[in-house]
Amino acid sequence: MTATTADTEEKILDLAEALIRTNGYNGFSFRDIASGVGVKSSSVHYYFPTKADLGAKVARRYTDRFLVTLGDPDTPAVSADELVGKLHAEFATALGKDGQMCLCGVLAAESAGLPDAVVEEAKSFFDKTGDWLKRGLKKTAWGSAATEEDLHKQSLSVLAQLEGAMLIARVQGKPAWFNDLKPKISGSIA
Amino acid sequence: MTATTADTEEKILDLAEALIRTNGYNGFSFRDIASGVGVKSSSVHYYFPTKADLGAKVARRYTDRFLVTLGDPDTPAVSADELVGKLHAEFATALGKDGQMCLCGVLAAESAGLPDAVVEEAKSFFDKTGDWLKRGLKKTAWGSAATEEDLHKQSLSVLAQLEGAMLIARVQGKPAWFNDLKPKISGSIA
DNA sequence: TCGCATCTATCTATCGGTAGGTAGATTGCA
DNA sequence: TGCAATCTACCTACCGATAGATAGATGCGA
Repeated sequence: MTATTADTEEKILDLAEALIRTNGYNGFSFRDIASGVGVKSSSVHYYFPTKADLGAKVARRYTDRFLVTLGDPDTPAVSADELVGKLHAEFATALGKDGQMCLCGVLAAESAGLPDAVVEEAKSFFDKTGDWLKRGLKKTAWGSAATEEDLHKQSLSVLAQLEGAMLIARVQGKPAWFNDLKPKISGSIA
Repeated sequence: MTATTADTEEKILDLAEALIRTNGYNGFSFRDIASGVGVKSSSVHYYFPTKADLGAKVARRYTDRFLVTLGDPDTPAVSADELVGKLHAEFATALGKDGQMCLCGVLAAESAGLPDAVVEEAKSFFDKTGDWLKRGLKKTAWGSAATEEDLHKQSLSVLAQLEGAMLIARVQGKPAWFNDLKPKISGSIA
C-alpha cells in the first residue's frame, strides 16, 4: 500500500476544496496546501501549474460529485419536496460537519475578482444543479402543469434560498437553523 | 471649497465598500484603496490603523445606511409583500447598477477567515435586518397570528433567499433574474 | 536507465504595517 | 497681537512576511 501519485493529487484537491469552502479562493495559498498535505509548494505546482488551474479543477470535481450524489432526478414517484429535500440534505451535511459552505456559493461571492476559468466552473455548477432540479420538478404533479420558464425560475429560486441560508447560518453560528429550513415549491415565488 | 479630512476618509470608506462588494475582503489591498483615492497607502493607515478596522467600519456604515434607507417597519398599513419588496428593491439597485453584492453577504461567505471585528459586524447586519423585517411582519395580517419563533424564521428565510439570489444572479451575469424575483411570505417555508 | 515525483533554492511582486519627517492650519497664552 | 506649541493630513522610505511561480538537482521505482 504505497502512496501513489493519485494520492497526493487527491489530497491537494481535498484540502484546497476544504480551504476554499471555509475561507474563500483568496483565503488560501499554495503554502497552506503544501504544509497541509506534507509536500513542498513546488510539488503543488507540479500537479496544478497555476492557482486558477487548481481552483477550476476543485470546482469541477465538486460539481461532478455533487450531481452524482443527487442521483437521477427522473426516477419515478419523486415529489417536489423530496427533490428539494435531497438538495437540502446534501448541503446540510457539509455545513453541519465542518461548517462548510457550498464551494460554488463561496466562489460566486468572490466571482468578480476570480480567474475566468474558475468563474466558468462556478457558473456551470448553478446551470447543472438548477437543471437537475428542473428536470425532476417537471415529473411532479406541480411541474407537469408549469411552463419551462417557470420551472427554471423555481429551480434557481430554491437554489438561491439554500445558498443564502448557508451563508447566514454559518456567519450566525447557527447550523441548526439551516437544518430546520424546509424550502417548499408551490406558492413560494410569484 | 477645499478638500477636507472627511472627504478623504469617506472616499476610503466608499472605495473599500465597493471593492469588498465586488471582490471580497481578501480581494483588495491598502494599495488598491490608496491609488484609487489618490493618496499613499500609509495615509490610509492614518485613518484606519488596520485592515480589520477598515473592514469593520465599512460594514457598520453599510448596515446603518441600509436600515435608514429601509425606514420604519412599524408604519401602519404595510403588507408583507411591501416589506419584502423594500428589501428586494434596495438590493436590486446595487446589483443592477454595478453588479454589487450585499456587502455582508460577501463577508459571510468569507467569514471563517476574517478578523473577529469584521465578522461581528456582518453578523449584526443579519440580526438587525432580520429584526427589521420581523417587526414589520408582526403588524401584518399574516404576522399577527404567527409566533415570535415563526416570525424570526420567516424573516431570516426571506433574507436568505435574497442573498442567495444575488450570488447566483451575479455569477450567472443575469441581474434581470434578480429583479424579477418576488419572494413571498406565506407558505414558502414549512 | 528512463522518467515520474519531489526536492532545494530562489525569484519577483506584493502584502499589511511602521518609522520618521513635514507643510500648513489651529490653538493658547504672554 | 505675536509667536511658540501643537495638531492635521499627508509624505518617503522601509520592514518582515508571504504571495504565486520557476529552474534545476535528486531520489527512486519499473
